[in-house]
Amino acid sequence: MRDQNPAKGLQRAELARRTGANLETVRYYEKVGLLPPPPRTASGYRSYDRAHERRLSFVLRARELGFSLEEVRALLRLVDERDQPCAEASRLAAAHLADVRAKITDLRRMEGVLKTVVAQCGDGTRPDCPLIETLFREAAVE
Amino acid sequence: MRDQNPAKGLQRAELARRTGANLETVRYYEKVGLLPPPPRTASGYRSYDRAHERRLSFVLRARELGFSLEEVRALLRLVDERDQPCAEASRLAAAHLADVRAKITDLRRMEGVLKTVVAQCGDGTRPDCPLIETLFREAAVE
DNA sequence: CTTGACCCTGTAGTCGCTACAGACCGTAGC
DNA sequence: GCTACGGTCTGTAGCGACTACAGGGTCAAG
Repeated sequence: MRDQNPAKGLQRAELARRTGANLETVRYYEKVGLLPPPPRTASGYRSYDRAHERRLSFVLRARELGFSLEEVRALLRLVDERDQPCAEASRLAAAHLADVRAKITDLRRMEGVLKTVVAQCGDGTRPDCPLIETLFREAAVE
Repeated sequence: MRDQNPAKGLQRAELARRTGANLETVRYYEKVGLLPPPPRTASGYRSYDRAHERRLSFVLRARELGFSLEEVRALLRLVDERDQPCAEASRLAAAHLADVRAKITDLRRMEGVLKTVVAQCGDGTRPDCPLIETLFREAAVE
């Protein structure tokens, strides 16, 4: 290991490992402005600190909750500006919750149809395949 | 209307309208080989028939069930080759059903967390925002 | 002083579309 | 015939959120 004196100067790979992010993802987040560009060593290597790690973890957790990068950006602005973030944050979360629920509804519809056709297909020895017939015959959906 | 003699020579826009597809999507499907290139008029305009319409509807319905274009391609091969498609089709559908269920599981996890934080945020007058604290403090997920 | 592991940058690819730009065609009105 | 307006044609670039190189620089150990 190169330089891992405590509390200063994480390299990108170390930051990625500690946060569970992919190396390239960290680079990407920096490129699109979600992470501030860290200071560099004399030879140009990035040197991250705890604040970067905290911020990256924030982004990753927001992503795990399905927030888009645009939404994450908005959340980070709320964090940085530190006014009364809760009302706006709550609004964002509620809107996103509605998105998530809409997606669940969509997927459940798909699940229902698929479950039915898989059951109808059985062991697959039928000459007329229920899946294929379904796709040809009717609107698969209402 | 240009030429809409019955059962022959749909133009692309008509095909799109009849199937509910977006015009550009039809073009895209042709480009990536999901739809066969139709015959052309003397001046180079596409002329679709009922078989194209049927095939496009098949693709669109499969997409509504969440199949990827690769999967749709595989389904179309089964249709075209007409051996014993049901076993393989059923396998594809079952695999896709598992994908769909995995996505539902993921989304439900997100929904649960979001529901909780939105409830905690209440009317948004709290000084410490539960959403932001959640994203900073703990792994938002198990 | 070489080897090998890491870091740097930039670019291209993924999926499933969507949206142009710029050229052609075809019909209706005058 | 002439023009205007819509439709069609092609190719290319953009989206979101990464992911995967290529081709170079740097650093420490042997």
